Order: sequence, then C-alpha cells, then structure tokens
Amino acid sequence: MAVSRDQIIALAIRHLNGDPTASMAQIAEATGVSRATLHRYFTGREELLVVLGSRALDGWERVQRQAAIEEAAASADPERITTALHELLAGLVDDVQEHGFALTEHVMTKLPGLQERADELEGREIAFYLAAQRAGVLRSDLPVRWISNTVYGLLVAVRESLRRGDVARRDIERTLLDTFLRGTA
Amino acid sequence: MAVSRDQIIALAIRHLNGDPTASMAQIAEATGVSRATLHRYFTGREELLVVLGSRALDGWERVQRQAAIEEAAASADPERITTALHELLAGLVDDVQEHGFALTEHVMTKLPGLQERADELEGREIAFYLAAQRAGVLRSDLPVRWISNTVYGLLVAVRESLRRGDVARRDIERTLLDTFLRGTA
DNA sequence: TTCGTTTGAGACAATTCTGTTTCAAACGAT
DNA sequence: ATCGTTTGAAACAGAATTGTCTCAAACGAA
Repeated sequence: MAVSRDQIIALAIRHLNGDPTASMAQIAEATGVSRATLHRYFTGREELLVVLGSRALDGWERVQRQAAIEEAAASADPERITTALHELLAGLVDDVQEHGFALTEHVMTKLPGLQERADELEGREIAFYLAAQRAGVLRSDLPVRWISNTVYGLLVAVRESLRRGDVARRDIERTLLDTFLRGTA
Repeated sequence: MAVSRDQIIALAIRHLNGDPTASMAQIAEATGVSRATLHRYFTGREELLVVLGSRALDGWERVQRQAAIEEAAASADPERITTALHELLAGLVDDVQEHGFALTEHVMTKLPGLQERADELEGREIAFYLAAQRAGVLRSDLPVRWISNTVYGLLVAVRESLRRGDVARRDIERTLLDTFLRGTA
C-alpha cells in the first residue's frame, strides 16, 4: 500500500484544518489517493468525518489522562491541581494544533456518537474545574461552565494566533496560562 | 410587499445563526418568502452572504464608534480608556447575539471585500488595545494581537455560554469583563 | 372596479457532490 | 517471472443546490 489508512487519516485531518468543508475529491487529492480508494477505506463521507472526529476526541482524552485531572481532582491538593491544570492547558495547545478543525466546526457535533463522547469529556473537565474552585486554585465566583467555555474560547484564540503568526509557538503556552489565570489587566 | 428586504436580511441572519450552512431554499422558507423572490432581492447566494456579512461588520463598527475607542485612545487617559473598554466589550456582547454566525464561519472571510473591512476594524481595535497598554490599563507584556484574539475567543465563549444557558444574559457582560481583566485564578 | 406591479409555485437546465462499478495497470510476495 | 491483490482513471446514476424563467394569482393604488 502506498498510503496507509492511518496516513490518510492524518493527512485528511491536516487538510481539513485548512479547509473544513473540503469535498471527498479534495480530501482524496490532499491525501495522495484516488477517490475510489478513499471510498474503499471509508464507507462514505460521514464515516470518514466520524473517524476524524473520534481521533480529535482521542487526543482530547489523552490530554486529560496525561494531565491526570481526575486523580488531581480527587486529591483536592491545590498544588497537584495546579500542576494538572498547567499540563492540561499545555496539552490542549498541542492538540489544537493537530485537531483544530474540530474546534469550531458545528458539523462534527451532529455526527452520531461524537456529541455524546464530547459531552462526557467536557463533563470530566468540568468536574476538574470544580475541584480547582474548591481547592482555591480557580475563582469560585465564576460559573464552572463559564470557565470551561473560557478555555474553549481561548483555544480558539490560540489557534488563530498561531495561524496568523501573532504569537510564537514557544510562547503560546505561557501566554495562554498567564491570560487564563491572571487576565489582561 | 409582504416582507421587506430589511426584514429578509434580519430573518436570514437570525436563521443563519442557528444553521450557518442553510441553503437558499431554507433561507427562503425561514424568511417567509419564496425562492424566486429571494433571487429577486439578491443576485445570488454570494451577494446575500456579502450583504449579511456587511451587516455584521456594520454592527461591529457601530460598537467601536459608540464606545469611542479612537477618541479614548487619542486621549491616553486611563479612565477614558477603561470606560471605552467596558463599553466596547458590552457592545460586542450585544452584537455577538445578533451576528454570532459571522464569528466563526470561515466562509464569510472569503467573500470579496469583507476580509479587507474586517481587517480594518480589527486594526482600529488593536490600536485601541495598544493605547490601553501604554496607559497601563492592559498588561504590556502580552502581544497586542494576542489580546485582540483573546477578545475574539472570549466572544466565542460568550456565544456558547448563552446558547447553552450556562450563564444568564444579565450576568454575561460582567462575567466577560471580569474574566478578561482579572482571569480565573 | 381596474390596471399595473409583485408574488408564489412550478418547471427547467446546469453544476456539484456522493457513492458505485468496471477494467486495465501497477504492485508485491514467492 | 508469476499470480493474487491493490490501485487509479473513468464512467455512471442519483441527489442536492443554484439560478432562470413562465404564468397565474394576489395585491395595491387610483
């Protein structure tokens, strides 16, 4: 095989990051494979998008796991929670580079199974933010879901800043953390 | 006329806020007008989108003008700049409710003339943030374009929070300002 | 009421995209 | 070199969308 299924997936994700509405023909061209072969690997466009969306959710889940947010939340230890928060945001920055297309594309949320899993991952993150509030790491006077949405919105800002070259890659993690925690004033 | 052109525009914007990829037939149905009439008012889909995008930019420009950000920047007065910043963000919150579809739809930025105008409005806002940094209202150790992107990202968070009912409408302006200026820690 | 205008419904062609199929060429392991 | 597999190119039908056109009905002002 000239191009493996995993390669196709990776290249398709990269292409969709630049053009989220690309057709099957455009995806085929971008992945260096014919349209027929693309349909041999994936039943149809919907399955392809579900697979790509699942990869994005895999990345998100991996970030949560590597940051050990559940364990940190259970410990209720401010230091551990702080460390986990830093790792979480740093991991999300990495992930937004890889799967940025899934961030604002409303199409993804309508595919079967994806929304449920996204809700579950969001739920875990909200539980973590709640623990961070209780531990005094995050402000308790803000709705925890607003905090979660803030992270999401700031990741959109990260994606745009990197795409336009407004912030250097090596500075973006610190800048994000700093803005998230301390604000801009 | 049963439905005026302005009414069509308003209803189309409202509908596209919920379904940004709606077809001409769907827009026609949502605006209470036949597809033929829709094509009598607008040359084609592209012109319709340009008109809607222009309305969104009109709203943005009006917010900037009402907040008097240029005058505040020229004054270099921290208090005036602070007031203008509050008014700017409050106005943007209002506007994101009206023209939220234009916030993340990449389609809009590809239409002729729209991107240039958006860049111009963004440029004015960046000049204002720069003045705010010089006046000590905003931190100077953050790239001014990052600050601009942060506002954009937080508006995405505002749109999501309101759509999902995570934050009450009457609280959102204060919550946004507070998070933007002081952060979440 | 009458007459000019506007509208809606439908038909129509053109385009685009999806998904399937066929077949010859390229490939790869033995 | 040979044989079974994989691939690409092309053709095809079906669906959806866009944009145009026609014509009868509804509308509105004089």
